[in-house]
Order: sequence, then structure tokens, then C-alpha cells
Amino acid sequence: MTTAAPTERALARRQQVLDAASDAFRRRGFHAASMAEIAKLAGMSPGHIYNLFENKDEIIAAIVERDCEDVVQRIGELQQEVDVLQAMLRETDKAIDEHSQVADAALELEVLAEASRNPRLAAVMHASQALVHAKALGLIRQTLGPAAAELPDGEIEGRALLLAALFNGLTALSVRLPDQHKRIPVMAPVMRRLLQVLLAP
Amino acid sequence: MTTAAPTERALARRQQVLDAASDAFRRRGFHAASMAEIAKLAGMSPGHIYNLFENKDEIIAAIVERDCEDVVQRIGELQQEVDVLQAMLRETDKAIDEHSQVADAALELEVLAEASRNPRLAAVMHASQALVHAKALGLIRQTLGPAAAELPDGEIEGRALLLAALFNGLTALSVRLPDQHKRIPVMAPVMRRLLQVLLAP
Amino acid sequence: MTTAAPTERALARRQQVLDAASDAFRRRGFHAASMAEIAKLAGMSPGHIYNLFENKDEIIAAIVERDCEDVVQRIGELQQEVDVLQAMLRETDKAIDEHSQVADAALELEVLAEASRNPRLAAVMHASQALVHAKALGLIRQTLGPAAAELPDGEIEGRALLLAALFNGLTALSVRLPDQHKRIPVMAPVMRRLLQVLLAP
Amino acid sequence: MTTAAPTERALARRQQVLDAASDAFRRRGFHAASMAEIAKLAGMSPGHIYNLFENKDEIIAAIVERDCEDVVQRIGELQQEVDVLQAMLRETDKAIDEHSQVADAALELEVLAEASRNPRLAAVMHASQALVHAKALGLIRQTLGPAAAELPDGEIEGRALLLAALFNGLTALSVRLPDQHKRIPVMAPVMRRLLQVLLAP
DNA sequence: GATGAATGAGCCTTCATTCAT
DNA sequence: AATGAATGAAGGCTCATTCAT
Repeated sequence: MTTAAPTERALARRQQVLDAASDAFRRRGFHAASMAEIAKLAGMSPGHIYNLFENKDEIIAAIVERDCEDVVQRIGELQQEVDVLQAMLRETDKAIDEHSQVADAALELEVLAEASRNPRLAAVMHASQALVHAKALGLIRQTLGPAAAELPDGEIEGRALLLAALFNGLTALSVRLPDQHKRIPVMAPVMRRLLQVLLAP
Repeated sequence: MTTAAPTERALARRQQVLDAASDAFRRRGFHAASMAEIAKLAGMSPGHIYNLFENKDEIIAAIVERDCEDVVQRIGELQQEVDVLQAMLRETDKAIDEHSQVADAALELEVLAEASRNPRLAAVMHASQALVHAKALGLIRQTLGPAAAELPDGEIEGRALLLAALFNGLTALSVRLPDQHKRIPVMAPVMRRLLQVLLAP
Repeated sequence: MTTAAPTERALARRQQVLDAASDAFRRRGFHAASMAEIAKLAGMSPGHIYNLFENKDEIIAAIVERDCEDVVQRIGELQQEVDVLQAMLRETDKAIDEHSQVADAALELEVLAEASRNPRLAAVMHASQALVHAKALGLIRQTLGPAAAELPDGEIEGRALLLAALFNGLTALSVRLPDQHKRIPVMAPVMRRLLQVLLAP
Repeated sequence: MTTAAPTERALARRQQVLDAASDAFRRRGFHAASMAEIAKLAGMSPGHIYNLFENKDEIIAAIVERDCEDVVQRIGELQQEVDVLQAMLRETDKAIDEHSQVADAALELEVLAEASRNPRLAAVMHASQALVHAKALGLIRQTLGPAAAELPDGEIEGRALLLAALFNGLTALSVRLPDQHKRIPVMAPVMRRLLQVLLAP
């Protein structure tokens, strides 16, 4: 039996744990971060974490869900723009920069690595990512406007996937090469051209 | 004392360990694969591995180096083509497929995650990746032909980086969404257009 | 402060706990049954159990006492029979069967094991068992009738002890060998002869 | 994979662990005895125990097997006697005494309790006990001599079972009542009569 | 070079018990 | 009387690493 109907307090406590765990995983990795460490960061006893989460796996699963919700919301905000493509081209530098933070990369890659092996986490990841993907499809359709209807089947999906790949790749690259943020000026112009291929009619 | 002047036999033994470890890491993950397991796969005792490698971390560092050499060689082979761009467009499906193997993704992401916080591994990774990057620059220059000289400074580097990001992103995506190989047909046409942006004059 | 002057309500609540604990212990064992589980079965909070019982040990002590009272009562009922020996011979099969329930055996053996090293529980056990023993002496005397007076000192006590041993042994045996109930037909005739030795003049 | 082919040294180390564990279980119970404690008693590190035994359960299983082998051997020795029944009647006091040691009872009951809940252990117990039972059948047949052939089917089995129950019951009783050894004089004569019922033609 | 027995620190998790409310 | 959130000690087990042989 899992937490049947989490009280408001329990919900807040869960957030504390998720914040603490995000921090710990980011700094030390999923396996190296101990529950004791997370508990200390969260300001509670190790034992109590198990009143809030089934086990360590469930914590990372919850982090994945929370992070995906963030991404969905970010895309939603982007959709508020009158001209999405223009907005993206304008903010390309910032977008690259945000995807080049090694500290964030650490957690993201850790989660992906774990998900590639842990079925429970993979399930959560797939479900969450499906939402992100759907939202991305919507974004691209909106950007294309009426032209979207004329495109062959799958074209939009292909664009959405490669758009996602591009930004995910930046995260990986930020670990592969040092000081990626210094390379933003050389990447940005090329990136803009790629974005146009992916988002313009 | 460090491993001083490795004999030829020692070198061969090291390869055995690297093969075994690659296999074990790929199947079970870096942390889950035990030295005992690697030793068994490598056909030697756990203790003896420590005569060949300082510790577990050094094994993965060596794997990273070896894998990067592979990538460099692959690029070299590609450069043998008379028309590199045509070759890549022709083999796009295969290339996407190769970067969509979840099993390989597992190890790659794990290594990246590990490198994002292990300075020793980060150093190896950066050195190796620098070689890959240099080789990629050469590939793009060759593809561009004489047109390369006319491009603004950094343009080629930007292309090389985003090319790398694109393929790295596919790896990440293969974990984020299930059955990525089923999506190759929708991704390939879009990918070809992106490759043209990155490789055509 | 100990539980001073238990109210009537408290007494009823204690019974709820004892019922719940008996159930939980029987199904999962003394150590495996958690206070949380018992609390849930008893329909109260874990914390409240500690208003009714000093600790987990006291619960099992109370169960032992209650169970011994049951045995005493059972013997009492047997004494109502006009011919006790005949009644026992008639119901031998049923008696063996009742002492061959592995589920009951589990709790009984667990309690004995626990009592063999927990002095507090040993004390309760000895006190309760003394009552059972006394009652058993009475039963045997009644069965023997006037002949009882002629028997040497200790003869009756010896019979009572071995009678108890015999049934206790069935409980142990039901764990040692599987499907003891299938063996009732072969045990019953022999058992009847033993009972006659123990209960006939 | 389990210990494939235990070396002689490993076998000796296993015995050390079994001795230590027997001691620890006897004194503190199966659940309360920690692996650390056993390791210390056995003179090795906790980790190394896991090179010799799969887990804690396997230790108790091995103890059960070893103890049953002892019982089988004891019965075998008894069979060397020219007149088994006479030998048993002669040594009744000693036999009762041996089955009345609370210290031994502790381990035995603990094991039984555990087996009643743990299927793995139950399997080992049933297998071992089957050997004991078979040996007991042989003993009784030998004692009966030619008369054995004339007895109805199952008669001998019934005797063997109740013989086992009787001694097992003494063990249980030694916990239920204090100072059982003081009661040997009153039990012995009655016990002799029971033994005659069980073993004489 | 090579073995594998041995170590021991450290991990996740459980649970009896307490206490503020 | 009653709750249930919270504690924290302890336990079984794993595994990188060492070292006597």
C-alpha cells in the first residue's frame, strides 16, 4: 500500500525531499548520493523519507515527473508568443546557454543513464516524455500555422524529435567538451539556421 | 608505484579487461557491474585486475579513450568517400539507427554522468573528445571543399559542434522515448535537411 | 508511570489489540509483524497502543496469559464429561488434528523460543503454565477416580507432564514433517494406547 | 551461482560459521543475532561470511542439516545395542535430561518457528527430518524383531511419529515450566511405560 | 605474474518507540 | 483518549580493494 491520500503537509515534505535529492544527485550522482545525505539536506530523518516515498527509485521517478512538467510549462510559455520562431531565434543564445550548464547536465544524464536500466524509471520517463513530445508537436504546428496541414504525415513529428535531440545533445556536449558556454557565439548562428529548418514552413 | 613500463603481455591483458568491462558496463551499468563480474568475464582474478589498472575508475577512463579512438577512425573512414555529404545522406537511416541503440546509450550516458563529476574522467574525456572534434572539423572542411575558406571564422566549428550535438541527442532521445528505431522513417528526411545545412557550402 | 487503574474502555481496547496481534503474529511471526500492522488491524494508531501496553513484549506476554486461560477452560470443559478417558479416546483424532495446525504451531513455537531467552516472558509463561499444569493434575485425578489415592507420589505429576509433552510434541512435529494431518490415521491408534497408559488406573 | 566446489579450507570456515551461528542463535535468537555478531564469534569479517553462505537463511538451513545428521547418527549408535529397548529403558533419565536443556531448546524452537514461516528452511527441514524418520522406523523394526512383520500397516509409522513427538514435547515443556530437570524422577517411570508401549511388540 | 580469501566501510531500508497536538 | 508524523538505531548485505601465497 502506498501513501493513500497525501496530506498537504506530506506534499510539502515531499517537495523538500525532491529538492534535497535533486541537489544531492546533481552533486554526487544517483548511486553515490546516500539516503542519509538526502535526509540531512531535506532536514528530516532517513526513516521519515520512507513515509513519503516508497524507496530511493521513487524519488528519482518523482524528480523526472516534476522536471518534465517544468519543460511542458516552458513550452507553454513559449506558445504565448505572437511569433514563436522569431522568439526562439531571438533567444537562441540564452537557450544554448541554459542547455550547457554542466551542473544541470549531471542530473539529467544521471537520470537518463538510470532510466536506461531501471524499468520502473523508464516507464515514468516514457510517460512524462510523451507529454513533452505532444506539447512540442503543438508548438511546431502553431509555428507553422496553416502550412502545417500541407506537410506530409510524420514530417512534424520528425521535426519535433530532432528539435528535442538537438537540445539534448547540447547537454551531452557540455560534458564532453569543457567551457561550452564560450562556444555559444560560434554555435548560435548555425543553431538559428537549424531552427529555421525545423520550425519554418 | 604506478604501472611502470607495461609489457606486451600486460597490454593484451588490459585489452581483455577493457572488453570484459565494456560488456559488463553496457549490460549492467558502471556501478552495478562488480569487479568480480568483470574479472570473471575477462578470465582472470579480481586481484590481478589491480595489477593492470589503478582502480575501477581507470578502467572506464581507458574505455572512453578507446571508444574515442574508434570514433576518430570512423570519421577517417568517412573521409575516404569521394563525396562525403552524399555518403552521409545515403546512410542517414543507418546512422540514426546506430545512435538509437538503448544498450549503447546506457553506457554512454553513464560515462557522461560520471564524467560530469569525476575530474579524472572529465580530463580524459575532454582530451579524447578534443581529438574527435578536431577530426570532425577536418571532415567538414573536406566536405565544403574550397568554399570552406570563404566562411567566417568559427562557422565550421559551430557546425562541427552542432553535428556532434545532433547525434549525441539521438542517444539521449532513445532513452527518453521508447522504440526510437520505429521513428527512423519520420526522422530521416528531416535529418537529411539538417545535415545539408551543416555540411553543404 | 505504568498503566494505572485501567478503565473499562481501556480493557476493551486492549482486547482489540490482543486480537489483532494474535492474528498478525500467527500470520507473519512475532518479529515480522510490525506495530504499524497490528495498529491497523486493531483499528487504532500505533501511538495509542503504547497507552495500553508498555511495549511489544507486553503484548505477547498478554497473549500467552490469555491463551493459557483458554487451555485451562478447555480442560475444565473436558472435566464435565462423565467419563473423561472415554471422551478423550473418542476425540483423539480431533485432538491430534488441532495440535497439528502449522499456522498455530508457528505462533506457539515462536513464543516458546522467545520465552527461552526473555525473562519477562518466561515469568509470565511459567506462571500461566503452572495453572495449566495444576488443572491437568486435577483432570487426571478425576479420571483415575479412587485409584488416584493409591498411586505413589509424583506418579500423577509425571503423567500430567508427559501428557503435556505429547501434545506439545505434535505441534513441533507438524513443522518438522509436512502434511501431518494425513498421518492422523496412523497416529491415532497408537495415541489412544498412550493415553490409556497416562489416564487409566 | 553458488559456491561451485568448496575447497577444504572453505569447508572448515563454514564450520566455524555454523558453530558461531549456533551459539549466537541459541543465545539471542535467529532474528536478534546479527551477522556482525556471528562474524565476530566466527573470527572473520561479516563480508566474508557471504563468500561461504548465500545469506543468513542458508546458515540456519545448514545448521538444521547438520543437527539432523547428528540425530541420525545417534539413532545409528543406539541400533548397535543388542537390546535396544533395554538400553532405552536404562537410559531414560539421561534421555529426558538431554531433551530438557533450555539452552538447546532455545535453538531448536527458534529453528522450528522459523521453518514454520520460511519455505526455504521448511524444505530443508522436511528433507532432513525425513531421513530421521526413516532411521527411526528402522530402529523400531529392529526393536520389534520378527513381530514387526505381523503388525498392521502404519502401526510402526505411528509409533515412530509419537516417539518423536514425545521427545520434541519434552523440549517444549522445558521452556514452559522451569527446572524441568528436577522433574525427571517423576517423569522417568511414566516415560518408561510409554516407551514400552511404543517399542515393545 | 596471478590467485582468491579476506576485509570493512557503507548502503538502503525497517521499525519500535516517542511526542506534539 | 487518540493521532500519526517523526526519529534514529540497527540490520543484512555488497563490493572495491588488499595481500599473503
